[in-house]
Amino acid sequence: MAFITTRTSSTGPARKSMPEGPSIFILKEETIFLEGQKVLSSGGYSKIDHKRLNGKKITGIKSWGKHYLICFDGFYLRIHLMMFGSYRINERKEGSEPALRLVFKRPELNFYTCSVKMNEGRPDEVYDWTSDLMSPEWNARRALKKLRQLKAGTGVCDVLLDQEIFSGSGNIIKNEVLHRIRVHPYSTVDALPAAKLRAMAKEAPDYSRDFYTWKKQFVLRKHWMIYKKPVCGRCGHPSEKEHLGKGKRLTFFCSNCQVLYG
DNA sequence: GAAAATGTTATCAT
DNA sequence: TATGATAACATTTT
Repeated sequence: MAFITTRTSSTGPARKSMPEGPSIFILKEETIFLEGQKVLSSGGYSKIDHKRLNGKKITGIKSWGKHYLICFDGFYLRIHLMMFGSYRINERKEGSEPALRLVFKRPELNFYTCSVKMNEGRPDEVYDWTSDLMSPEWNARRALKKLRQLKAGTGVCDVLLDQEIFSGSGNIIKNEVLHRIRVHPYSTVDALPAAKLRAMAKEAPDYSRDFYTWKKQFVLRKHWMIYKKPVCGRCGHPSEKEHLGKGKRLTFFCSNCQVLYG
């Protein structure tokens, strides 16, 4: 067990937490080496059938939006980090019981404060990979089609958090994409010109890619143009913030740069 | 130390 | 029935 270390979050290297799609994609990359490995033991407080995992070989490590998927023959685990979830690879978080601990011959994988579900079948039967912003199968045309099918009056804030359309987008991505395409968060989707819809379908995956790159370099927040910024990163105009949309999520915007439609 | 927050789902009220 | 408000879950940062 000498390879297992414990670290406090303050002294640890990267904070392995906080979940929007790109962060989950990074988690997938960090653990893809587990494919083909056998689970020696499974534990943690999550109420899944841990015994079922013993001796089972991982057939795939996947992600869809904010879902992290550990696949086995005939079933898979779906882990969602929610708002406060975190994970450690080859480490244990001090003073925390994991929701899930998978022990392998070499590494150990720990998940904390998250939702763990065991589902039957294969992810391919359930997930539409073309809506995953980080997937090579992402399909902007399909997103545009879904955007056009929304009922009138749907807000742009809600749409950019809709996991069926922009799987993996979270509040940061929402804020930054609206700022990039210069759309005011009060706008409704049906009122957007076609060019703005196309811009949304382009920038959502583009910003997600940037998020991914910057997050890996630990410079994500340095690049925020509007999210949590007192002034607009483009024009310097003082920014505003309001709790908007169905979830009343904090939304930052520049009323100078971002145009209201609808 | 209170408040807020990179999220979702269940339940109750209207 | 459908929509919406609210609760619930639990951790770290500001």
